[in-house]
Amino acid sequence: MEKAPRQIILEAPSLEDALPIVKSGISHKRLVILAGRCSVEYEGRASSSLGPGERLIILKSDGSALIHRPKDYSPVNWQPPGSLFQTKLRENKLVIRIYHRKDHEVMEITFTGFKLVSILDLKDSGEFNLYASESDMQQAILTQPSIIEEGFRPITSEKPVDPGFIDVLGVDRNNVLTIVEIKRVKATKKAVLQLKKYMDVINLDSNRKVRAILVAPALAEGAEEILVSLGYEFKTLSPQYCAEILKLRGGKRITEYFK
Amino acid sequence: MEKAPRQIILEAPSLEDALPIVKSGISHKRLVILAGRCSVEYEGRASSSLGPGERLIILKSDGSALIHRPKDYSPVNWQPPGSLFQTKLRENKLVIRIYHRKDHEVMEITFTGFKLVSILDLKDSGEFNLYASESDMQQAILTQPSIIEEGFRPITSEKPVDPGFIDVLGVDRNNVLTIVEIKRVKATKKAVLQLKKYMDVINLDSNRKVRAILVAPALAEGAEEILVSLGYEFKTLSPQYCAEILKLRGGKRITEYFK
DNA sequence: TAATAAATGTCGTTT
DNA sequence: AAACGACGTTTATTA
Repeated sequence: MEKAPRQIILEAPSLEDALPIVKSGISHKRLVILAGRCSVEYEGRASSSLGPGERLIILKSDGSALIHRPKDYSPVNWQPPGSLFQTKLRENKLVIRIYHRKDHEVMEITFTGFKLVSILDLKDSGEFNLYASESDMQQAILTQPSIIEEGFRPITSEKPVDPGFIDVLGVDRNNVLTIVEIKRVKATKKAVLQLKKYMDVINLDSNRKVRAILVAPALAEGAEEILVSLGYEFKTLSPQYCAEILKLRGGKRITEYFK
Repeated sequence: MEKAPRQIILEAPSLEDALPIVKSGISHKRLVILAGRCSVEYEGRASSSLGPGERLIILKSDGSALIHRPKDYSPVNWQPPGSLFQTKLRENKLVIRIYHRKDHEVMEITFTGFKLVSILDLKDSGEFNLYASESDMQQAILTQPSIIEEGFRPITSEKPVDPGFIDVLGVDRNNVLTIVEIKRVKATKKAVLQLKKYMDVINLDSNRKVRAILVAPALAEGAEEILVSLGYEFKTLSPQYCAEILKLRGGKRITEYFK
């Protein structure tokens, strides 16, 4: 059995010294972290050219690659998982060619010097959970429909209709059919138009009155205009509050079981 | 004058050894690169919880933060530029608190061990240029309108109308008003409906015939149906080809100047 | 600051 | 594989 390789950390190695280390790191599917002076060319869905400068490069074992400048949240260049990495010396420069066959994309990083070369093995099986998503809001409405309004009763959720899926379909206290569209952020024109698409379909199918309620933490200026002109309604509801409801419900479930 | 600090690279330092290094790196606005076992809590627009595991953490001098797992393109947790970093030991763990006041967001990374701690200064003034964007497509159509069709003449671009902006407005060889909507990726239903919005507005204003042309590298299945039913047209055009046209035009400009 | 649309968007789900 | 919508979307532009 092959012994577990130790991690490698090199400060400012020469290109010649870095080459076998990077090659080995890539071929053994380890995490490659590079910092150094480089330029980058990209050709694929779009094209880009990045002049010389010092950046941080991350090559992951799943074939994803990130090139980060010293500022900004998003990488200046990148490739999604599934890329192949090739490394070689060319004209006294170390070139990493990143090739995504499926997407027909190529990226080439040309290094003229390194500040850091590191090969690590990160073991990560930690669980990740996200709360207060749109689906959390939908769940909260289904488990406690009164947060929309007193007497609201959901019939179905994610009902498929021609243009997409109606988030929640129900009836109000007067048995009037009600379409609910949920947004986890401030609702824009787009959300209103999405709701309109569903209403158009529902109105074709039935002649009875239908209510449309847009549910979101806030409503944009231009969105309100259209909403009002269409006769739709708005209900303020934050994803955080919905997450709270689900948390409480989760705790209550056992007592309810014994009712 | 303060002397330029040298970069720091530590392999598997203790939490106690790492603390002053990380603190100093943050306060001196240098790039902080950490690899180690940690867990992450996030609270803001949403909330999330990430159990223990080994990750790569990047703290940039503009106050952006990235937490990368060993796989995937996108960070599992992050904060945009403008965040504040606080570091301290708590119950034998090193805690980095990342606080974004403007967005009311907090993220907390709790380290139980490090594999790598590095503080770097990256100098990067390289120029970045992106080609084959939607605006490149628009430029290409304006400089060489025949790529839409023979005889097409643009009148205006980015014309503001009620719902937004018409990408290109022009007339065809028969002087018929023509609306052009550009997409740099395969056009979906959404693009057709966007074009319809513009058409609805234009049709209100005038009674004369108007043509609607959707320009994109490809047309989605469902999109074609609607397009045909609305009597709109489709023209295949790739952003890469548009970038080529602009490159040629750019090279030609001098000769044209002497014509 | 708010609104609006593009993005090498990415990511997941469903057909 | 294609289509479709959510995303802690992010980012840029404009009113």
